[in-house]
Amino acid sequence: MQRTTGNRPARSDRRADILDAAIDSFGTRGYYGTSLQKIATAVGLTKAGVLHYVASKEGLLELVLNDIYDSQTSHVTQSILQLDRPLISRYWRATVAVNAERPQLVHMFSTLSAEALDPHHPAHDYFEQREQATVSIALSTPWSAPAGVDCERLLRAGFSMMDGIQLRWLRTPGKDLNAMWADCEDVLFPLPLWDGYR
Amino acid sequence: MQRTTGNRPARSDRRADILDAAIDSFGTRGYYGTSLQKIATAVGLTKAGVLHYVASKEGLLELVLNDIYDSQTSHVTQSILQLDRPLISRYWRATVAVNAERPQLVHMFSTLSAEALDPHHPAHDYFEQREQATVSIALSTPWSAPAGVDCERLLRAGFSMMDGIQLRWLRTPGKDLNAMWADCEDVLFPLPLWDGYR
DNA sequence: GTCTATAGTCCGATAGAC
DNA sequence: GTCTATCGGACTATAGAC
Repeated sequence: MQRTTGNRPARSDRRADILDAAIDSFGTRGYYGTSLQKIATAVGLTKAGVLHYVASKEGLLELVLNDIYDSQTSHVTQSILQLDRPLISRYWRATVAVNAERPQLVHMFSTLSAEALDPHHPAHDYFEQREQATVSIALSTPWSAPAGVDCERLLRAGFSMMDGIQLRWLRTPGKDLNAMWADCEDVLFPLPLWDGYR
Repeated sequence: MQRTTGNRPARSDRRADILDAAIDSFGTRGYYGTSLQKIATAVGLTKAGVLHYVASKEGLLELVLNDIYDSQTSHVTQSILQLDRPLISRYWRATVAVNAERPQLVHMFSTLSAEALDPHHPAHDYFEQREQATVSIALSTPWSAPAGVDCERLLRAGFSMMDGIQLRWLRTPGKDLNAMWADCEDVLFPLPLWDGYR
């Protein structure tokens, strides 16, 4: 019911097409390497046509980042965090499982988060805040873990490992991210100690 | 003795200046976002002047990557690998210690390795081969480790973690990479088990 | 070894017709 | 909502003077 109103014939959703093309281009060429012309060509418009939807190149970037954050990141992980007995391993496994189904999105985030290390990058603040939010949520969760485990160290180490393993996954198209992460779990949660906690 | 021959007065080494400027620009803007014009301005030349040294933009990229690989990566790690009783933790600690002194280089490698996920990127093959070489060398080393440890899993997981921790280090200028890695070591080599092996 | 000049292409963005 | 046309500028690279 939220499709085009009135009696207009079914046609592609331009806005969604533009966002998809932008995700692709930001991932493969980065923000600076992306041109509105290429995106326009990809969706069958002219530059002016694209600018009608996104106002500017920075506007396109913000649109992509905000849309993604709102629709994807939150609700899957939140459901894990609110369990009676939240497990770090389950939390990460769920995150990885979601990412395994969205390689293009992971690709874009990997490329942009490296490019945005520079403080002048238009997405620099976004990635800084995102990292901070992710860590503070994880640190304030009452994890169920074996006695003596330093959860903060483990969380920071594990998030780092996830970034690296996703890069390797994207570099070798054939591999299964979930399987790669399963191997990582054996390192992060060694089994005599973590028996019953994963 | 390998400075400028003859009686020419001491002056800046143009080639080295160009490489330094290129490392900076490839790191902050990526390959596609880098222009020869900016590099030329940074070193006090014109575009044509820079092209005299590097032939082309791709030539500049190859120059930077090859120079780095030859001069930095090899000899520090090799000395560790050839010890009587090679320890994974010592190998990684040495690598991290070198990187901690070269943030701009780490920055460039982080940015380019994400950008080069795309098979069409001019550095794609370089990073693929580099990864393969690093892993195969590590896997063929007779590591000294506690019984029952799966070294291959540990190595792949640890290399991934190093990538991620270096990204976080670059994002927060104040932090000490060696200290951050020390925390990671506690996760990778948990202490009852790895006592005497790190 | 470094310059000027220029070719040829592409960029982001705007104005305005339909 | 999408177009054409256009602006001002940046880009890589080459040719040739000095």
